[in-house]
Amino acid sequence: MNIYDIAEKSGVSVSTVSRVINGTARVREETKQKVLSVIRDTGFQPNAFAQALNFNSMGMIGVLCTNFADSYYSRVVAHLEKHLRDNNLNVTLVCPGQTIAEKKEGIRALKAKGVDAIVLIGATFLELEREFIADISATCPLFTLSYHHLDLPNVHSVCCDERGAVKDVVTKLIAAGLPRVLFVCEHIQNSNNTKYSGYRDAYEACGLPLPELLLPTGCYTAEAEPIIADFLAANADRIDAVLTGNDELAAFTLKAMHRLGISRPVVGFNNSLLSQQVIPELTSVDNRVEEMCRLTAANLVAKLQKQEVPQRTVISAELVRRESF
Amino acid sequence: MNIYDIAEKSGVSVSTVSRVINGTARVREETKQKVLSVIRDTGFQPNAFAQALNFNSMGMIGVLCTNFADSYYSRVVAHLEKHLRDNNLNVTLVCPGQTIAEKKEGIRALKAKGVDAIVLIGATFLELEREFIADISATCPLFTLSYHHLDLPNVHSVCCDERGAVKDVVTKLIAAGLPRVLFVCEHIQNSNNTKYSGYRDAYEACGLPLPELLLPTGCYTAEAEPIIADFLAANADRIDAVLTGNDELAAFTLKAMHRLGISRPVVGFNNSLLSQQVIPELTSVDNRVEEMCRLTAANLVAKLQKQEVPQRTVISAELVRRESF
DNA sequence: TTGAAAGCGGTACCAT
DNA sequence: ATGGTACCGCTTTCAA
Repeated sequence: MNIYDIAEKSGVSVSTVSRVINGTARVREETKQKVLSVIRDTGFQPNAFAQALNFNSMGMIGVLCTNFADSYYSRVVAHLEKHLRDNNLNVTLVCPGQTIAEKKEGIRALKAKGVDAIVLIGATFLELEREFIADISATCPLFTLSYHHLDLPNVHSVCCDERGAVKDVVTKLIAAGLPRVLFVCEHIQNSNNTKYSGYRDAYEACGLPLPELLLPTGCYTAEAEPIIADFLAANADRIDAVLTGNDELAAFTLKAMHRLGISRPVVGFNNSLLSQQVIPELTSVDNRVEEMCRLTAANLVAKLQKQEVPQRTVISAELVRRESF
Repeated sequence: MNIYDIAEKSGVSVSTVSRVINGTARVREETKQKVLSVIRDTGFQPNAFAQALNFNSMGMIGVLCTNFADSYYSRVVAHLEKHLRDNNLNVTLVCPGQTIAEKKEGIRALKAKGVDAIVLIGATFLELEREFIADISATCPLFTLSYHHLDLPNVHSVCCDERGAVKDVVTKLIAAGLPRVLFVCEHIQNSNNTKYSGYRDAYEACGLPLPELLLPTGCYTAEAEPIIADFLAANADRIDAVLTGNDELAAFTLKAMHRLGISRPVVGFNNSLLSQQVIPELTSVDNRVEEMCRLTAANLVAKLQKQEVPQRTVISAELVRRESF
């Protein structure tokens, strides 16, 4: 069943059928109704590939998400998908491995599929060569959604000011008489590096020396618990409070403290559902995922419509206070 | 830049270029190398839409996932995407709302985009009219990944025997001297209905009357905590143990019990990361997501290669014991 | 308002 | 082994 069949059954030419389908030109009402009724009767749907070949677009957006198992990122994808679909855009999801080669391969694959734009979730792009990104963005607009900006033509970023947020919360901890804050993260890279900068900012702003309280677990979050427990056991007496790079690490921290019979204020990151599922409920930094997704989608849609789009959009994070601090 | 440009630069015809690209026929080595070098130099990539129009395929699989916030489902998507990509298939993800209309719209949209097959994650399909499913599957193979089977041509299911798993675990609880098991779920529908059947099976097999201990919270998991807490407060003295439809509900149950100063064995469902993040660690029924995804992808790939594929594939669940029981 | 026909960028059959 | 060309299904320009 193709447009020729419809044309024949309707007693008109394919041009007219195409016009009816796309509403690209005036068609006599009577003719139009006839064609529409044939389309309804036959259940005809235009071939998406032929349309794509003509329009040079499938209305498909590539989304790259390296860490999908992490509920934080799946939330991002879910919100993004919703906002894009509201604009008639579909999402092709690629979750490559963590290596640079895999990520590059994933981005190339997306481009090869002819996506209209690519969204990079998280700070993936920071590890890729500038040249590679520039090469991709030369022909395919790139949108990043993270805490960091990349200054290249045709790449647009929505950032959450995590550095500022960490500075604020650490300052609050210090002001609350808890000057020795332990920062727990997986690796001191990317996002965590930025958070740690905010941590240092706070001590500098308060005129205090930086405490030597940094714990990069060096492993996946899921495996971090014993490492955190050991560290806390050995250093409990010189830790006033704990800040973690994500809520999962904060949950493990709470658990480890519970086992050790100690108690310290803990602040997590991402304000995920988990923060309400643990005891005590977790105070957490909310980087406002939904708002970032909304802005990214809006930028993307505007870009596809050839509008001017800011290269950089920054929003601030928000501390959600619960029981743990 | 298209195949004609490459042909011209290489001094051959487009047919030859196409042969080199697709390896569909013998080409003299020398010619081949010349063409390949031109392709490399120019960075040429065949137009995905034109290829799709010819092959009537983009190598795209539609994945429908209604409940994404739930980390259980995002795990499914992640595993599925990996296994499909390993077979050169990409994933178009649609996360529609929970209403039937939205789900149908999502499935239609996927089909309209020309996906090679559609995977329905969860029991979504049970609410849709058989006729609708049959209409879709008439021209697009459907794969379901859940606890339930659907007997229609061109639809294939991978199921985890959750009913049997629940029967087993409830039987174990009864045998452990805990005959009054409360079952907590969102609604007594779909998956939960099946689980509850397993629950009844257990009592029947043990020759015990069914206790009136069913708590459908009637709300989203995230909002369930107070409801669980109230129920436990009012009924603690007639509850020996708790079984929940997912780990999140189990976490809230543990939390509520902690607040109430009571303690009962609790068994969750899905064996998610959360089960290791709470205190006490959660005993949970593992429905072996990764295995289900592997099987689904394998079936799907076989189907696209026109091989015979079983309509129904069943695997058993596994109880992962931790501290909570 | 409508139709004919030339693309869009490939693939593959049929010659040579 | 290679080239010419019809064709995939649709859109759009040009003419009528």
